[in-house]
Amino acid sequence: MINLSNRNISNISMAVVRRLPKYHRYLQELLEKEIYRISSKELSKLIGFTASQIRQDLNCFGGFGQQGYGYNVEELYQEIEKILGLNRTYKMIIVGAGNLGQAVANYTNFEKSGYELLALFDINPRLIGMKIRDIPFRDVDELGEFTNENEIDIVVISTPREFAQGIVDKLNKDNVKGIWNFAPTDIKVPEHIIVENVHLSESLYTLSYLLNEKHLEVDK
Amino acid sequence: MINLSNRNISNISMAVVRRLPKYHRYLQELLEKEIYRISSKELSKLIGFTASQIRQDLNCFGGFGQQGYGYNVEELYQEIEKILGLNRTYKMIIVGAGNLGQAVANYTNFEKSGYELLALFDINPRLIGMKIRDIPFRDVDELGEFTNENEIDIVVISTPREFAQGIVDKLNKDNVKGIWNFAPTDIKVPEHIIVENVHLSESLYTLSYLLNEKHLEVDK
DNA sequence: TAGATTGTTAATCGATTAACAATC
DNA sequence: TAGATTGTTAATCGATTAACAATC
Repeated sequence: MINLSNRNISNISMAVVRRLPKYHRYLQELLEKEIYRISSKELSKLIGFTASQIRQDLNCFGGFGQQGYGYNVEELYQEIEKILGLNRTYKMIIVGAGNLGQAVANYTNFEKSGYELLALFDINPRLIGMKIRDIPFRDVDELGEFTNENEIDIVVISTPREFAQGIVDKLNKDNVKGIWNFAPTDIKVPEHIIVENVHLSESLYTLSYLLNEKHLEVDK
Repeated sequence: MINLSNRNISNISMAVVRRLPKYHRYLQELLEKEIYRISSKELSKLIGFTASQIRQDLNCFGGFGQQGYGYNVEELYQEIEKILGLNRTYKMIIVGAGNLGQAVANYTNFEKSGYELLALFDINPRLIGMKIRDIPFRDVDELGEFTNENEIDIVVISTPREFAQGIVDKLNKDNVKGIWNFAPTDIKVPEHIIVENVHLSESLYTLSYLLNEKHLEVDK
């Protein structure tokens, strides 16, 4: 099975793409501090990538800097917004309205950034009919119908592992562009759907590995 | 600033380390299906890495296979458990008991895997004194004292961005081994503390990039 | 034994870093 | 102009893949 979250249609490597949000964040912080000009060398000190890498990364998308001057923070920030696609809105639904699903629903920064939550789906009958900030909880049985009638940019899957593939199978695939998968499993989707995984347990296990690394060394 | 989550004391590359949890998960699934033997070629078809890569990865830690036979699933699973450090327990606290903190607290699989949650800390006075599954909510002001008196393997930071560094600064650094950071910011820690970041917004922005990639291509 | 599959070395591929001419 | 810093090419480094001898 291909890891779809690492599929990349253009010639930009995923290594570069995954650094873009970090540029975005640091540039935003610079703007908040009213710093309007920065060189790759200064940015390097802040962000921890080499100056050379920063210039290489940015030049994948265009020559945003100026020799002898550096980069205009505001301009570069706007460019990266465009590259990341943060200058548009995304219609989103959340399937699985437990703590994790609700955490995503309540993360208001996402809403501010243009991610419009249309509905939360769950199997729990006590939730169905209720609302979070005017967003209705719906029965997961309505998921097929809902995706027949609405184009969805991002389906968040925050159900337990064993339901994840079943949820995918219920979706009208023609009306779904991407899946943000929090279930600790790999899901199978048609080629045109983009999957981005957040595997929390993999992250925790990696941390555990690193906590024991010294010890592993001694054992050798 | 150095990205500490990619620091690696031994000679094993982080690329390999981050694949280990996936091996762990697929081997667990094989055991559940009562499959007790597998070749790198078969595993490759399941997991999506090349057979060559699988053999290379595993050989970083030892020769767990047998020529002409393949790998004993149970044995390999146990080895990877040991390598990841999942054969011990970890004392954990959660700082920031919003939806995300509670999602981590309620993810019972972590408890089953040996992650012992000692307490949740928050500033919300309505929470303090309450309990989740016998685990007390405490006032974040007690965090310094608590880490003076208890050795903590993993501090989960699930506060809003602006509080994250302040939380780190309150910790007794000698008694904390690692930080699992969900706050959308990079934190500064002493060298001996391992940080693993889960930056949800970076993941969402990467997904957004990929959703627009075709369009970016057309624009060129 | 013959077939299968590992462990491991060598080759390739891709990503990062270094260097420097171009130019503001 | 002189100094600074980019954009970009070339060199290096590291990770992945291929190949195959070893061996179960």
